[in-house]
Amino acid sequence: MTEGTKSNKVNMKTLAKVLNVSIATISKALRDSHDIGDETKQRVIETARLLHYVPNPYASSLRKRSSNTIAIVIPEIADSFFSQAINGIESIVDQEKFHALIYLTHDSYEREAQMFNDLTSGRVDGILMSVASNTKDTQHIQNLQKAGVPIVFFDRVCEDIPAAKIKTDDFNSAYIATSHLLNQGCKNIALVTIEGYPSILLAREEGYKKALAEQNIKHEESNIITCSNKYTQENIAVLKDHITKTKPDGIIATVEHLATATYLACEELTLNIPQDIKVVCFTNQITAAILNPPLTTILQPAYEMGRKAAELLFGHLSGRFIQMEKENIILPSKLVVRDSTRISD
Amino acid sequence: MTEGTKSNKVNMKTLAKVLNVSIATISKALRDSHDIGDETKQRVIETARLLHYVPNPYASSLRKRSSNTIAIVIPEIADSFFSQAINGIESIVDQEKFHALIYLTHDSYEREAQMFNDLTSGRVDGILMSVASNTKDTQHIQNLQKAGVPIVFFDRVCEDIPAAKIKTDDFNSAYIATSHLLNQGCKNIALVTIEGYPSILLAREEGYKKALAEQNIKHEESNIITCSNKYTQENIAVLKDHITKTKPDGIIATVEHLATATYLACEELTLNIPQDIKVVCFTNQITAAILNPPLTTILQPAYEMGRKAAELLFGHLSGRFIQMEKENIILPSKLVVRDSTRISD
DNA sequence: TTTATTTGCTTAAACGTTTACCTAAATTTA
DNA sequence: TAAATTTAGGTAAACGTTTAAGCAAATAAA
Repeated sequence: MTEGTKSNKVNMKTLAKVLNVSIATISKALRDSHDIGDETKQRVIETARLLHYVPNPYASSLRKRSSNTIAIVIPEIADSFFSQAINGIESIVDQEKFHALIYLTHDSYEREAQMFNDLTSGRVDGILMSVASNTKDTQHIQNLQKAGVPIVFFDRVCEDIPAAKIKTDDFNSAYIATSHLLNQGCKNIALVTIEGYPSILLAREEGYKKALAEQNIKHEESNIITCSNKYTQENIAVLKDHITKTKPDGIIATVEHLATATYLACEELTLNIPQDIKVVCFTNQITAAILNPPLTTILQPAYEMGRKAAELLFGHLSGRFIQMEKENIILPSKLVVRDSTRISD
Repeated sequence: MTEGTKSNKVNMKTLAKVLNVSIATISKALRDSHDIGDETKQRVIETARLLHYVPNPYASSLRKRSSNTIAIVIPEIADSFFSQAINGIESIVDQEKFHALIYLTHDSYEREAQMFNDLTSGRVDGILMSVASNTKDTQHIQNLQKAGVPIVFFDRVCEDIPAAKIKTDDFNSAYIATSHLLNQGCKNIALVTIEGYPSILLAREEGYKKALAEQNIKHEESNIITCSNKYTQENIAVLKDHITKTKPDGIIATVEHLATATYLACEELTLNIPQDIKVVCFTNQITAAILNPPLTTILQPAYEMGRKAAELLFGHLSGRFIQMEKENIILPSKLVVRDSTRISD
């Protein structure tokens, strides 16, 4: 609607008429082609500036069969990790003068598959993604790859797909977190994870088990608490129930949105952190330091992961990194110790 | 690069050839035109499905002169308010089968103006935006409006531009927050704001002043603390300096990212919240309830604001809401009282 | 029955770029 | 000086849709 004054749009035709040259000359001059003389180039550029010419991206994309646009496909956005990762991605997208379409799967395979179907249109030149936690069938992703759209996974990667991957050392950081709890005196550590079990959570679980095994603590399957991947009150109930039954003295929350649930569950059970129970969480929440008590976290290099993923993608788009599937980059997370795992005196 | 197997792309031409009809028939059948018989329509739809036909958005956008894409222009993304607002926007964008391009101004006027220049290309059919805090000259926005691109402001609106606006009741909620602090016994309340002074912060300041005036407390200009709009350590120093000098017994932080700085400043000065100083912050941080102490907040209806803004925009795009500039919607924020403003016994 | 209308489809132009190919003049090379 | 090459542009097709205009056959109205 309101088409209004769209008629006076200045395009290459306008410029060509004004300068009395062909449209081809305009196009070539603006792309700095060797076909065009310096003087003509200057006149074209100057006139374009004067008339506020802005190229039509859709005509350009149609003709060039490339869009200068990428897709960011992530489970959710109200999550510090993904927000920070987007910042990293955006820093490169901006630099490359590309554009970024945002797609939220809400951690649903169905939505993810549907989005990928849309993306077979050639809408984007590449994709940066973190897969939904319940994505088992990866046909939609492979189809797009076959169609020639490069995909870079970050954080929640698909291990079985040959593509560039940016991960953090999930196994190792869970191992470190668990060892830390053990060293702080915990004997009975629960691992809070979410349904759907993406591969990174499996890695975290393995790291947790390794640390237990090393200190000769038998792993009980009942110590794995499975919550919903949604931010919901129900998780608090699940946690309270589990904590009441298995009485852990340490908890590792493997995903960000379970930090609040864990704290609230402990509070409602009048358990004191860290005296009664010690807590560490995989989170990039900026408020971790001012929580009650300050939360020991596994801090992931979210910004850097986003940046690196984008760098790889653009490297590939510009001809470097021919063998994308060989790129498997692991950026280290770090344990930031705070009061929630302090030994009480 | 890697053009690869893009050759076997199926387009309308392919379908036309397979079905032995014209391209126009394909196009019209897929758009459910009355021109085409039911039987033919079914055959077209069936074949399109079978051959996995996906329309080329760029050809379509070029021809239709509309893109089914909107732009979300916001200062930053690692901010709970904007993250939640994007969720709200996305819920509508998804429903309307549109696409959303994300643009982060990093709260810089220069970047914002540059982005708007790009958007004069017709890349998007509409814009949802929160202006950068240092945007004084709004020529770039007006230019785009003149070019026929509808803009809906949310949260950080441009008061002087005739456009749809979704706000929260900044004046009133600051008034309520201030009154709350006064009722809790504060006598000397500082207002923490940021440089650049967007209009919503002015409104918050006015609400603050009104509450003071009502209780006959003289407003001191020195009680306004101006921080940077960046997330930086420096803000903590500024706060500490100010708190040391003016010794406030209450603080209102007007923007989300100052909550952490405020808490840390108090901690470093070994001031007890709420005993020595009470704190309330405009924030949607989900962790507010588990901070030390739990933070009293002005909770903004971020998701709803995003949703409403998108609804208005799509209403306009589909012909409703002809007079967008008349739309000025105010959604209420609410004061969520927690321990950071509790009267100590 | 004749005329008007509807139905179902086709033709072809248009959207605004980009680019392969052509051409004429200017310059260089032999 | 003649031939080859370079320079500086122009012509026109192509990208994949959408849609105005047209048209023949079928149906309805007179």
